[in-house]
Amino acid sequence: MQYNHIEIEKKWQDFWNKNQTFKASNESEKPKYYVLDMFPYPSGAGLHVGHPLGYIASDIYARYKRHKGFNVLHPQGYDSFGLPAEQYAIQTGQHPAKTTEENIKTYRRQLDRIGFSFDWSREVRTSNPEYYKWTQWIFIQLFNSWYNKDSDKAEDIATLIKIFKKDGNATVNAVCDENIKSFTAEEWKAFTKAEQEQILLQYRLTFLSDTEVNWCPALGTVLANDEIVNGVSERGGHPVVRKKMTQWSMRISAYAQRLLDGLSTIDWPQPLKDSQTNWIGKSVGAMVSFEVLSPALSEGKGEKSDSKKTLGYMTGGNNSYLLLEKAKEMRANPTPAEAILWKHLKGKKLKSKFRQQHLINDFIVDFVCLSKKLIIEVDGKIHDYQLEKDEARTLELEQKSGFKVIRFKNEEVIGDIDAVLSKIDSELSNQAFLLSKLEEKKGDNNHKQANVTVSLSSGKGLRDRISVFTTRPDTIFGVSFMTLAPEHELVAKITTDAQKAAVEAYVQATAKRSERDRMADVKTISGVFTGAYAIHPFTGKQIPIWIGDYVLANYGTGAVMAVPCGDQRDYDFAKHFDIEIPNIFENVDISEAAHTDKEGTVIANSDFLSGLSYKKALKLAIFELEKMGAGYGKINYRLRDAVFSRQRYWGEPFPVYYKDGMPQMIDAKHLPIVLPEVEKYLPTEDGKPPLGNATEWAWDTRANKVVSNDKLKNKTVYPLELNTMPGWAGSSWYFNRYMDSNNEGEFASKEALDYWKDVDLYIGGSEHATGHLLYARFWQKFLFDRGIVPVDEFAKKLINQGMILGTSAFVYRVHKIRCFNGDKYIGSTKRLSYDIKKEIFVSKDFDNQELFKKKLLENAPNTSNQKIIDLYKEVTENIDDFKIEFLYSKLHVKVQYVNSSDELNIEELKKDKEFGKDYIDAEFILEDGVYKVGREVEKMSKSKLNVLNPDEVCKEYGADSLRLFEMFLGPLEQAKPWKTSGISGVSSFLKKLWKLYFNGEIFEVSDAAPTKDELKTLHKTIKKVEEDIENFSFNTSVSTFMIAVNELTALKCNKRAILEPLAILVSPYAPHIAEELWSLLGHTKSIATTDFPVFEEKHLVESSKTYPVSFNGKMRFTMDLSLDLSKDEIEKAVMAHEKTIAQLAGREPKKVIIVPGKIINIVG
RNA sequence: GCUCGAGUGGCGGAAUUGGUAGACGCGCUGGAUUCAAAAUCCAGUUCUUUCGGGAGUGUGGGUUCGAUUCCCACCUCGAGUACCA
Repeated sequence: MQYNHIEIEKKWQDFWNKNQTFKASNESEKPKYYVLDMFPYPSGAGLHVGHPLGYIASDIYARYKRHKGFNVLHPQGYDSFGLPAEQYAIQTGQHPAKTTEENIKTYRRQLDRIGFSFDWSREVRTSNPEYYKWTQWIFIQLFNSWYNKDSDKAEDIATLIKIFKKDGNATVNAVCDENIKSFTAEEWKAFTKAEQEQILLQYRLTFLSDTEVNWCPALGTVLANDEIVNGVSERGGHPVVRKKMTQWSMRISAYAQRLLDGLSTIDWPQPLKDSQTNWIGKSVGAMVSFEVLSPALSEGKGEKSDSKKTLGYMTGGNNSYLLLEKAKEMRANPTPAEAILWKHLKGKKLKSKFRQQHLINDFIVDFVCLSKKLIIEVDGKIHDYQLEKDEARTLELEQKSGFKVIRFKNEEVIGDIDAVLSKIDSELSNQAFLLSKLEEKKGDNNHKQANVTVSLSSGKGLRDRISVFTTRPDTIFGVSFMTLAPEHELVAKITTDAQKAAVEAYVQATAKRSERDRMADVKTISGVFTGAYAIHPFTGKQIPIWIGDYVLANYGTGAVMAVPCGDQRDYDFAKHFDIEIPNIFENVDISEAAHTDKEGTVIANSDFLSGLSYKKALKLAIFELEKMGAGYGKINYRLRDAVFSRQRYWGEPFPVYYKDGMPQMIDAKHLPIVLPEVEKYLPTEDGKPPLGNATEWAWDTRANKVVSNDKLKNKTVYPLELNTMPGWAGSSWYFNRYMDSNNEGEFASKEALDYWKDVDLYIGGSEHATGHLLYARFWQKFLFDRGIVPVDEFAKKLINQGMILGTSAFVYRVHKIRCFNGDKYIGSTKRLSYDIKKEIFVSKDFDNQELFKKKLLENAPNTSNQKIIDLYKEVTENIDDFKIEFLYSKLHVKVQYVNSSDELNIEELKKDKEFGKDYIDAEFILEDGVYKVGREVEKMSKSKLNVLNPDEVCKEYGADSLRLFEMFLGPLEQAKPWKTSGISGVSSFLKKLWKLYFNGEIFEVSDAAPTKDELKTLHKTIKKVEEDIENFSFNTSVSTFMIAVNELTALKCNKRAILEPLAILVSPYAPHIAEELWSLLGHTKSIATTDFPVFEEKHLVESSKTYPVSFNGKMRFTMDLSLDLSKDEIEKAVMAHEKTIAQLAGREPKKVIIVPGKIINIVG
C-alpha cells in the first residue's frame, strides 16, 4: 500500500476533531503541563511557512508530554483587535469584526491542516465581548488600586482613603504623581468629592494625565514607544510627533524593581532578559540640587527687601567673561569721586543695596541698585573703550533693560555729596513706584514687559534650584558646567537678557527638529550659554549653566551636572565650547578623552573625597550631600508609565464615563461595555477619536446601560470615554483565561487558576521582548498582588523561535547591451525596456562572452527590437572581434516557479495571474537549455515574492513532511533560510518509515523476537530523541529518526517489538502517519496518550570498541579492541600494530595516553 | 557607540563533561532500473596529493597528551538598543 499523505492526514484530523482528543481537563490525577504559543494576530494574508515554526515546536513538546503522562493544556486563540483590520475598515467601510472573522477562518483552516494538537474548546479572541469583558474588569481593578511602597504591593484604593481620613497623606509611601500637595486628615475631609477624586487619581495604578505622547497624524493615534521604530510608526512608517494629550496611563513604573527582580526567577532567553533590563533602565545614583545665582522672573518682583545676600546679581551678558575681569580691576582702582560715592552707597544708607562696577548685559556700570533698577554713572574718568557708546548705552540700558540711568560729574560728587545723595534717593522712590506699576501690568501676561526685566528683577528670598540626577556623585568636584535640556522649565527663567536671543533661537530650533533628526544626528555638538550660574554645593564655585540638546527633557530631571573629565559627552561639549575640564582622577590622562571607567579609579582634587576609590567616594558623597541637604541617594528608572489610550475604533472600550469631568468606573456587574457601531472609522471632524462618531454612546447611571447620546441632557446620563485600549491590553492576561476560558461569571475560577498556575513553556518571537512580555508581566504581578492569580510570573520557560527566511529568486532583465571592439566602446542599445515590447531576460550565469555573442547572433535576426538588429548588423558586418556587455536589473520572481535546481518554469510564470502579463512577450536567453535564476536569502515577505503558503506544502508533501522539515532546518532559536528543495529528504524518510511496516502492498509485522542490533537501534533512538526533546533540539532528533529508519531498513526489520515503539517515538513529530501505523498495528485508541517507550541501557552495552588511534592528537587509524582489556593490554596491542610501527618510524613514543572506551593517543 | 549572539564543505547544519570534525539532509557526479521520464535503489562527494600521505572548524596567540569546544587579542557578520546623565 502506498503512503498517501492526503488521505491519512485528512482522516486523522477529522478523528481528532470528532473525538476531542486534545481537550484538556481541569481535573486530573496527572501532573499538569501548560504549553502556549504567543497567539497570532489574524492578518488578511494568512499564514506563510515561517509562521508555524514555533507552533510545530510547541506541538511536538505538548504531544511528547502527553506520552510522558502529563495532563497537557495546549490552547490557541487570536489577538484579534488591531490596526490592520481598522485600516482596512477605513479604506473599504467593512466592519473590522467582519474582516477579522474571515481572517480567523483562514487561519483556523491553515492551522488545522498542519495537525496541531490544540484544545480548541478553549479558544479566545480578544475582540469578543465575552473576553474583553474581563479586560475591562482588570482595568477597573487597576483603577481601584494604588501601590503601597511599604508593603511593596498594589492594594485596594480603600486602604489609601482610610489612611487619608486618619492621617492625611504625610505618612503615605506610595508610587504616585510628582508634586503632590500634602494635606492633613481634616483637610482631606474638607475637600469636595471632586477634589478628593482628583487627588486619588494621582495615586491610582491607572490614571488620567496630560502626557506628552507620540502622536501619529497619519494613523490618527497615539503610539507607545515600542510601536515606534527609528522615529516613525512601526506599522506603515508614518512620521510621529510629540503632542500633549489627556490620556489613561498605567503606573508600570511602580513595578520597575519587581519586574527586574523577577527576571532572575524565570527561564527566559538571556537576550530577552537583557532587553527588558535595558528597557527598565535602572541606575543607582543621587539627586543633587544646585542653587541658581540668576534672579528669577516669576518671584520676588516688587519686593522691598533686597537685603538678602543671596541676590541674583549676575546680570552680565555675552561678553561677561572678559568684562568681569575688567570690572574687578576697576573696582580695585576707583577714581576719587567713585570712592566717595561708594562710601555713602555701600552701607545701605539709602535703604537700597548698590553694587559698584557691575556688569549689566555687555556694559559695566559704575553703580547700580538692582532692585530699583537705577544706574548711577559718574563721568570724568574716561572709559576709553566705551566712551563713544555712552549715548547708545544709555538708550540700551533704559529702553531695553528697563533701567533708569542718572549721571553725575566728578565735581558734583566731590563738591556736594549730600545733593547727589538726595537726588539718588528721590530717583529711587520714583523707580519703586514705576516698578510696582510695571508689576501690575505684568499680571496681564505682557510677555514683552516680562522679557525686559528678566535678568534684572530684584532679589527674593528663595533661589531657583536645578535638580540633577547623577550616577556618579563621586565626581561632583569635577563639575565645571551644567546643561539643561532646551525644554527645561527653568531655561526661560534664568536666561540673562543678553543671552535671551541666542537661547530662544536655540530652543526653537530644537523644538522644530523632529525626534528622528535629533536621534540621527548624534555627532553634532550644539548648545548655548544661558548667562546664568549655579553654585557648587561643596566648593561654592560658580558654574555656568548651558542648554544643549544632548540632554533629554524626559529623562531624569532634564538637567545634568556636567563632569567633562568623567563623561564623554560632557567632555566633547566642554572641548567644543572651550569650558574648563578639571581632572579629578589620580594618575589619569584626560587630554584626549574622558575617563569613564569606574573600577580601579581613585578620586583626586576633590576635598574630602580625594584618595578614595569610586565605590567609597560614591557613598561618602551621598552621605555628605544628605547631611547638608543638597541631595540624596536615588534610584532612577528609564521605564516610563505606559500610555493606555488609543484614538482608535477597533479596540476594547473603557468601562468609563465622565461626571463633571471626573472619570467614573462602571460597575463590574454591567460589563461588558460593548463597542458601539459607528458609520465611519475615522476620527470625527473636531478631532475626537472614532468613537465620537457613535450615536449610542452615553451611560445611563439609572438604567445602567449604554444609551443614545440624545439623552445626555438628562441628569443621570453621562458621556462615555471615547478612547479605546491599546493592542497589548487583551494580550496581557490571555494565558490566564485559557485556564477557564468559558467561565462567564469569573475571570477564571480559583480552582482552575490554582491547578494550572502558570505557563510551563511559552514559545514566540523575540519581537515581543519589551512590549507584550513586559506588560503581561506587569499585569500578572498586579493580579498577584490583588490575590487574583496564584503566581507573580506567568511563564516559567520561554523560547524565542528564530525567523524562517525566504530564498528569493531573481531574473535578470537586460536593459542595455553594450558592444566593444576590443576595448573600444562602439555603441549600445538604449534603454531596451522602453524601446521595445519584448523584454529580454538572461539566465543567471550567462556571462560567457562567446555564448553571449552566439546568442546575440542567433537571436538578433529573430527579435523585433530594431536597436538590437541595427547593432547586430553593425557588429557582424563591420567588426571582426567584438565584445558584448549586458547591463541588467534584478527582478524578484515568484519562488513557486523555480525548481530545486534553480531552474525557472517559464511557461508557468507566463500563466501567473498577477505577473504573467509582464513576461508573456518576453524573450528568455537560456543557458544549457534552461533559465537559471539568482537566489538570495531575505526576510520572507509578500513584496519579495518569496512567500510560501503552508497549504501548498501540505498538499504536495503532507503536513507531517512540513512539520519534520521545519524542525530539520536547524536549531529552533536560530534564523534559517527556507529552501523547498530540501523537503524531499524528509518526505522520502516518511516513505521509508512507512515501508518498514509493509511487505510490498501488504501491511506485515512479525511477532518474532527482535535481534540485538534491532534493539540497539531502537534504544539508541529512544535515548537520543528523549534528550533532544527535553533540550528543545528538534532538528537533531529528525536526523536520529532518519538514521534509525536507515538502519532498520538495512536490517530488514519488521518486528512489532521494534516498530510499535518507533511509531510512538515519531508521533510527536509526524502525528498523522504515526496514528495510521498505530491503528494498522491493531490499536483502536489514539496514539496520543500512549506511554513513551522506556530506554534500557542494557541494549547499548558493547563488548568491544573501535578505538581511534591518534598520534600527537591527530587520528591516524582505528582498531577494534575488547572493552575488557586493561590499559596495559591495550597499550601492548596498539604498540604491536603495524600502522603504529609505520607511524613511529623507529621513534620511541614519549607517552601513551589511554582512556579506556574512548581514545588512544601516542605522543612522540 | 553600547549590549548580546554567531563564524565549520557548494548549501541547511551535526559533533555529550575537551577525546575519530563534517553525522543527517539538500545539491552535485557516476551507475542500476525504464522505450523514456518521474519515482526508487547503489556508489562517490572538505581541500590537496607524487595516492604513502598532508592540511583543515573566521585570524593570531595560549592552556593541554589532545581544542570546533577552554582562555586572551583581533577581524567579519547578524540581532537588539541608543545622546539614559
